[in-house]
Formats: sequence, C-alpha cells, structure tokens
Amino acid sequence: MTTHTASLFSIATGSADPIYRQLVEQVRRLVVSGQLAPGDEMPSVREIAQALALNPMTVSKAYGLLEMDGVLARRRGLGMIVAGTAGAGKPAERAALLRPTLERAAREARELELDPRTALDLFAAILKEAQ
Amino acid sequence: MTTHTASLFSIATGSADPIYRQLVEQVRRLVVSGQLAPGDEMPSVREIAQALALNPMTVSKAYGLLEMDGVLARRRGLGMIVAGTAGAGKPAERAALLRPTLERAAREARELELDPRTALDLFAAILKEAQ
Amino acid sequence: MTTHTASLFSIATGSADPIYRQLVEQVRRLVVSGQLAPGDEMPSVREIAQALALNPMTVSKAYGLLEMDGVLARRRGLGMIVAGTAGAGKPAERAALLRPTLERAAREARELELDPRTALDLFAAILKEAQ
Amino acid sequence: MTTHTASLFSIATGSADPIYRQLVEQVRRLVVSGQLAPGDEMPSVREIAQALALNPMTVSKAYGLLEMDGVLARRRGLGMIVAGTAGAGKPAERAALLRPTLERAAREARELELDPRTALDLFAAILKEAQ
DNA sequence: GTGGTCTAGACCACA
DNA sequence: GTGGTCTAGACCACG
Repeated sequence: MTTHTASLFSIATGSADPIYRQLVEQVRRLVVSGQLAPGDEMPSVREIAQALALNPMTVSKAYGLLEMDGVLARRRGLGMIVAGTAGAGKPAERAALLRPTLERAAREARELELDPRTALDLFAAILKEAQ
Repeated sequence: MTTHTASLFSIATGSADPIYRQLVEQVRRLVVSGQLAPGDEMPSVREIAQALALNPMTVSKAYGLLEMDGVLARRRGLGMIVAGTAGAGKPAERAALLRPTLERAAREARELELDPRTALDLFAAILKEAQ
Repeated sequence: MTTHTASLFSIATGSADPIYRQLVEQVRRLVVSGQLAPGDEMPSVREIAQALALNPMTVSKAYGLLEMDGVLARRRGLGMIVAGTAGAGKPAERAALLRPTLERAAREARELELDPRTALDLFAAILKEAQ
Repeated sequence: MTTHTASLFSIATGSADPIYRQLVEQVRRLVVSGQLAPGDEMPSVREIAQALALNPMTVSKAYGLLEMDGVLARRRGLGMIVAGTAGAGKPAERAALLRPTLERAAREARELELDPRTALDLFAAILKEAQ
C-alpha cells in the first residue's frame, strides 16, 4: 500500500499554504471525484507520514479535520475510511469545488481590465498544456 | 484624495491572504492595467491606513515591496509615485499576471477529474456574471 | 439467546465514548435495575460479538471489568453469570448511578447561566418525550 | 488580565475528555451565556497557557477550532476576539447546549428503571447544592 | 496495529 | 506583540 500512498498525494513542502491543508484539499477532491469511494480504507497516519517524510501529527491533523468535515470516518483502533455520507460527486458538485478559484481568477481579470475573451483563451491554453 | 483612496482599494481583513499582499497585488494590477499611470501620486501611507482602518506599518510594508519591485518610486519627503518604468502594460504582460491563478484552477480541475470543456464553461459563466 | 442478545444492548460505534465502556455501563444498569437477576447467564463473548458486529476482544474487556467489579462472576468453562452479590438494587443505589451525569448537567447549566427552574423544566420535558 | 484568565477557565487536566475540548466548550458556554460579548478580546494563547500551566499549542488548538466554528474571530497579529456573529444567546439557545447531557441522563434513568419523578427530584437536589 | 493528546522547542508570518 | 505551523518524541486509549 505504500507505493499507493506515495502516488496518491503530492505535497509541496515549500508551498505557501500549510501541508495539512494541502492534504485536506487533495483528499476532498479525490473523494468528490470518485477516486476514493465511500468505505475505502485510507492509508494509516504513520504510512502517509513515512511515505511523504512528514511528521505523523501533521497527517493526523489533516485526518482530524476531514473527520470533522464528514469526509472521513474513524473506526476506532482500525484506521480511517471514506465516510459513507461522502457523496460520490455529481459533476455539478465537483464544479462547486472549482468555483472559488475561478471566481478569484475572474476578479483578477477584471482588475487587469483583461477582455473576458482573452482570459478564456488563456485558460483554454493552460488546460490543454497541462493535459 | 482620501475619498479616492477608499474606493481605490478593497481589502478583506478576514481573507486568507494577508492584507499587505492584497495591497501589493491590487496596486500592481491597477498599474499594469493603466488605471494608475507612471508619475501618478500614490496616497500617503497614513491616508490609506486611515481610510481602510489598517495599521500604517501594513501599508508601509506593501509600499516597500512595490518599490523594491520597481512598480512605485519613492520621492524623499514627497511620497510615492508610480514608477516611470512601470509600463502601461501590453495585453500579454497583463495576461501573465493572471496565469498563476488559472494554472491553479487547471490543476484543481484535473484533480477533480472535470472535463476541460466543463471547466471552461464554468469560467465563462463566472466571467459573465461578474461583469 | 442470540435474538435476546441483539435486543439487550444498543451500541453506538460512532459514539464519543468507547464501545467497551458502553457495554460495561449498560450491563451495570441492567443488573441494578433488576432486568438481569443474580444467577442469570450472560450471553457468551462470541455471541455478543457476532450479534453486535464487534471485536470479541472488546466484549471480553467489558466482561473482565464487570467481573473485577463484582457485577458478573466467571464459571470456568461455563460462561459468565450475574453475580449473587450484585444486589437487585434499591432506588437509592440506582439513583447513585445517575448522579454523575446529573452533576455534569448541573455544572453546564450554571456555566450557561441557566435558571435552575429552566433546567429542571427542560429535563422534565425530555424525560416525558423519551418515555 | 492574567488574574482574569485564571478565573475564566477551570481545567481538569486528569479528566477523561481532552483539555482542548474543555476549553472549547467552556468558551462556547461563556459566549452563549453572554459572559463573553461579541467584540471582546480573548486572552492571548500564551497568557492562557501560562495561567493554566498548559502548552501553548493546546490552547492554540482550542482557539483554532473555535474560529472554525465561528465563535471566535482572528485579527491577524492582534489576537482573537469574540465573533460578531456569535449571538448573545437567547434562553432557548442556551437550553439547546444543555440538551445533550440531559438526554443522556434521561436515557440512563430509563435504563435504570428509575421513576421520572425520582430522577427529577435528584436533579433538583443537585442543582440546589451546587448553587 | 490504529488514531489522539500533550509537551517542548523552534521558526515563520503578520501587524 | 499576536497566532500558525512543523518537528520530535512520549504516552495513552482502543480493538
């Protein structure tokens, strides 16, 4: 499962936003996109910590927040699983998670007095190159 | 100029990213979009601080960074002005400032397994509604 | 007896307090209230474990604590029975088991600056609706 | 303010539920009971930590949860204040916070086959003695 | 084995 | 000065 763990997450230790938050958001996206299904067992805290060279407490903090959020569920002494309530995620639901970033982009475009057409073309290009 | 100041910036004190950074980025966008032209006088630190109810040191820090960046220029004893070198901003240059946010959006869309088409449509809708 | 077992206990696996403790307290209350009389045979560990989908070790731990407490007695090779010493329970004795929770409620009411009258009325209402 | 801090909270380090949660719940009750009003400055993390002989991180964790819950608000670099949205707390609202514990007491009373009358009398006595 | 909690101490970002 | 984050290491509760 370790190899699985390593490929499941990609953490930028030097990033602006904290590691635990990167973990939280990635798990949330993996769940809502269906790559993690309800009932799936999550890698253990220690496993992730070792695979990503993090302190277990950092991972634990992320798990704790995800549990509070209802995304993960704790099975005492047995580890965490993806919560049953965590909907598989319809396209509309997934799009909702993308909205904040796109709204920010729209605001910036407006402040830059960029033509909507230009902004859209740029986004299209970026989506293509990242493919 | 005070009334001008209040309307020039919009600061969200409760936002995730720090106030000084919001100031820096807003000034940068105003300059590159031509809403602030080279030679224009910037409001004084204390003027902005008072208008937006901020700590003067916060405003000062933003001005310092903008000066380091060559966006603003300091005239000893006379306040800051928009630097002459600060180009009015060709479209390509402006688009460059939008890129990071769009790249982030593209990455999130991929992690959500959203169709590029869907992401683009959503962006188009947001751009339209924000108009 | 299995059917009996399932209805005898109600375990909330997602609850805040541990499963083994829920078992211990429920047995203690059943005994002191007379619903389990001295000499009664308790369901076997594996029987309870299967009926409630619990780890047998969890049930075993609860039985161990109840034995230490003198509530249950172990008959080698024959399972556990309700201890003879486990008095049927006079009202005063039963009330003692309720005290801790009520003391906690009283403390919380005080911290909430709730009128004792209000707290009492609320408790009366809850007792009634749960009947 | 230190003396204030010491008297504001009462922590049982040996208690079953964790320190950070005791802090969270006490603050929540103080806010909803009006003893802490919106806009009030909270003691600093270090101040509480020192007054109660706790690790600052433990206090910080409590503050973080209270912020996520909307009970407290962070003023960056200036400390935490009671959130404006944190309603002063009508009696009904306060009673709601007492409900869970009373529901638990009611359930236990029922399992003990205690007369509602007896349970109520016991609660009345406890409320009186704690006064 | 699992996650949870706490401590100690360091460093950073912000105002 | 404020809170936030991370690390290291210990201990506990649970199953």
